[in-house]
Amino acid sequence: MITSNYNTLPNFKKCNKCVNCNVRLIAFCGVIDHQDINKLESLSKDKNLKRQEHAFFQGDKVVNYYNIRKGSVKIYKLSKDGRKQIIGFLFPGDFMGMSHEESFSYSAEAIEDTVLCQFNKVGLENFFIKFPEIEDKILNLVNYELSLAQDQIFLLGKCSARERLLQFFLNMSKQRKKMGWVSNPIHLPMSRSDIANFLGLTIETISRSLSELKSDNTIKMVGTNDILLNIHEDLIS
Amino acid sequence: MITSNYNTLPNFKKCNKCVNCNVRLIAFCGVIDHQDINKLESLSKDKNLKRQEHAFFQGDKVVNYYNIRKGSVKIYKLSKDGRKQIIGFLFPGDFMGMSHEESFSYSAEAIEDTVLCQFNKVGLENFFIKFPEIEDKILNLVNYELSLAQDQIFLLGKCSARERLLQFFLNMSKQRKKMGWVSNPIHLPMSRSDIANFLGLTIETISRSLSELKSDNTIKMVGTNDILLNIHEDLIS
DNA sequence: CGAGCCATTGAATGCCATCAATTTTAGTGG
DNA sequence: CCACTAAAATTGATGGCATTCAATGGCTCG
Repeated sequence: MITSNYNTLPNFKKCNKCVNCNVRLIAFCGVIDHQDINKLESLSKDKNLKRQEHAFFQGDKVVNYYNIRKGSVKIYKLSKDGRKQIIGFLFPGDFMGMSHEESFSYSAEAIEDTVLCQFNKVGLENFFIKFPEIEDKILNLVNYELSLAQDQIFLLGKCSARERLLQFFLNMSKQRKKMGWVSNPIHLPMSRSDIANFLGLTIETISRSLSELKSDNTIKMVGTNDILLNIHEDLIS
Repeated sequence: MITSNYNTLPNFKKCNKCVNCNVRLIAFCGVIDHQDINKLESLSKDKNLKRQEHAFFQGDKVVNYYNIRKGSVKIYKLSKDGRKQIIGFLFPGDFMGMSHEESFSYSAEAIEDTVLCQFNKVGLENFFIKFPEIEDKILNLVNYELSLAQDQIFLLGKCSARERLLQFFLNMSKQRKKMGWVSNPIHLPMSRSDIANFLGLTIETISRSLSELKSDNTIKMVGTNDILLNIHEDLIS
């Protein structure tokens, strides 16, 4: 198999990994231009996660920040009595690991094989002094995460099962478009169980709502995890 | 009535308003020390809101940021079909008005008489250059808001009506303690209707859950809006 | 004191959860 | 490539919690 993927080249890391990184277009590191990106790159370390492996756990002390370069991650909270709630899915370009306090208030688990850029927290924060535009960008990204969380609050507080599922598909489509991927049809990297948990429903209800959306032709399925949205483009974007 | 409240003194604004501000202890402006605070103060303008008046509306262009100095604000989202969801309550010391895009994704309405410090967005952002610690603090505050939103997602996704209400009281108590106020009993500045909406429930369910909490002595009520929590201190803080 | 609003309580309905059974998919080894 | 197995998804039947609809009670303010 012939590949130009830098992951297969052991010494590529010293050879402008970031310069050729397509995720940089949307990630925080995109605010650094080509002549300075190598300085940031020297702070970064690759971290590979297989499916179900964690980047960190709720309660861990925050020592690193992460950029997702490839794959998908779910973040979730556990209560003392063992209840679990997925509070978000993260994709390439997303920044992960900030907290308002010393330790994480949620866990981060890969839902498929995933590659992260790992930055030492203090190291990156010291970098803010020379390149304040990084902090500006991260502030903007955190505000975006907040906005997504607020949308989710609306969804959980005011939407029916069917609406939640459809909105979830529309959000996924929007996310794909943001990454420059095909936004319809979309591939879902997460299980029914994860979707159900995220939407505050059960897998049975997801299955039923899915059948409903299929039967009235709102969506069409190819395989188990690929969904074609039969909806006006304005709603998709 | 004799009062030393600076709001009653017309020329106090030019006389170290911020220096004596008790909210500063928890607000972003607390990172600026006494000899520099007057520079920030010159950027600030008071804005008074009566109950039900708005600081801004969903869709408005973002031109100002706000610090809440006194009172309480609810922030809420409206969907196209008219459904409303309160996504948070804000209190003295809270920073308000940032957005990841040009315009607001939610509205902000005073639920009691409220005083805001209004900062021009661009003016304050230019201030970041001289005082980067302000941006650090604001980033921390936004991360805190995100964390609260994630807690709310858990609450809406996994908690029963009774649990939601009790958790709401505990959160209010925690908020009071953060402000240095009495954390038990607590006074609720918002209506049953607002509580119900925020918790993804109806007023009838709030009323029923409230009666339940009263009858098993988990809480005790003084008047309609003051609540005494009969719960171990560890859970309150 | 009466009007109007808000909160409370009761009864019936409905949506989603739960429990259970079946079907489909995915992963493994022959 | 197919058979086999385990896991995941779907479908059906039933039940429970919160909603909805309706009526009463209580507080505030003119």
